[in-house]
Amino acid sequence: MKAPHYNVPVEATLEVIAGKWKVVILCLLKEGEKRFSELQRAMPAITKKMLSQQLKELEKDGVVNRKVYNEVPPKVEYSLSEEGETLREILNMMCAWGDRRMGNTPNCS
Amino acid sequence: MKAPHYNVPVEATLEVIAGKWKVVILCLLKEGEKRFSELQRAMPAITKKMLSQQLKELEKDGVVNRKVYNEVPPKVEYSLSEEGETLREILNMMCAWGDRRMGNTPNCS
DNA sequence: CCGTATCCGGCATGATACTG
DNA sequence: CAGTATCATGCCGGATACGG
Repeated sequence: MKAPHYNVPVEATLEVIAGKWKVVILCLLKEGEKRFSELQRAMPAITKKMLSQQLKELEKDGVVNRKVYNEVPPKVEYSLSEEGETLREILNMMCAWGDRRMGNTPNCS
Repeated sequence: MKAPHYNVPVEATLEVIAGKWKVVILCLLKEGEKRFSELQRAMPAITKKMLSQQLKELEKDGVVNRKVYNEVPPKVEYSLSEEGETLREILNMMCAWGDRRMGNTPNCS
């Protein structure tokens, strides 16, 4: 754990969401709980390793909850934590901005 | 130019702002026009090469304006473009989120 | 189904020197 | 002051195999 001094406050935000796939993952989770395999299907280009890693970091940073069901076959559900919910508006706006830029009607709830 | 198909719309947004320093740069520019050296001073860890590169990409993506004054010594000012202004609210929120997470009073206008 | 472990290559980034 | 040019390097992330 480094003790970073941020020259610009937004760096504290980036520390949490700046991973290659993190914002995409969060945008999927804001739609509701999702299983590991659901996330994979929604992001065909991501590897299991990366997905696992990014989720672990998001969990460590307190924005994502991981719920394990003791079943066979295994079942794990990911969702926004309470802290993660405070990102929802930002995620919605980022999503809407991308939609608008692509010429679509914003459809990000 | 690849013709990317985005599985999640927010990827179009990330295409523009996902560089290592881009959000930090944009957050500085939302305070007003800034010269190259001002940006450097605000981000002691960035190299000239990176700063130049990230600014060039932001300009290419249409969110930053570059204004050159024909003076000696040279003077260049960067600012949010009209399109960049549409990011302002997102930037403000990201900034405020970081402030809050650090336990500061949000101070991102 | 939901991961981890290991290896490895390429590209992003850094360091440094140079220029109009 | 505001950048390029060039070279070196490290770590990010892909591929693959294995495990509970």
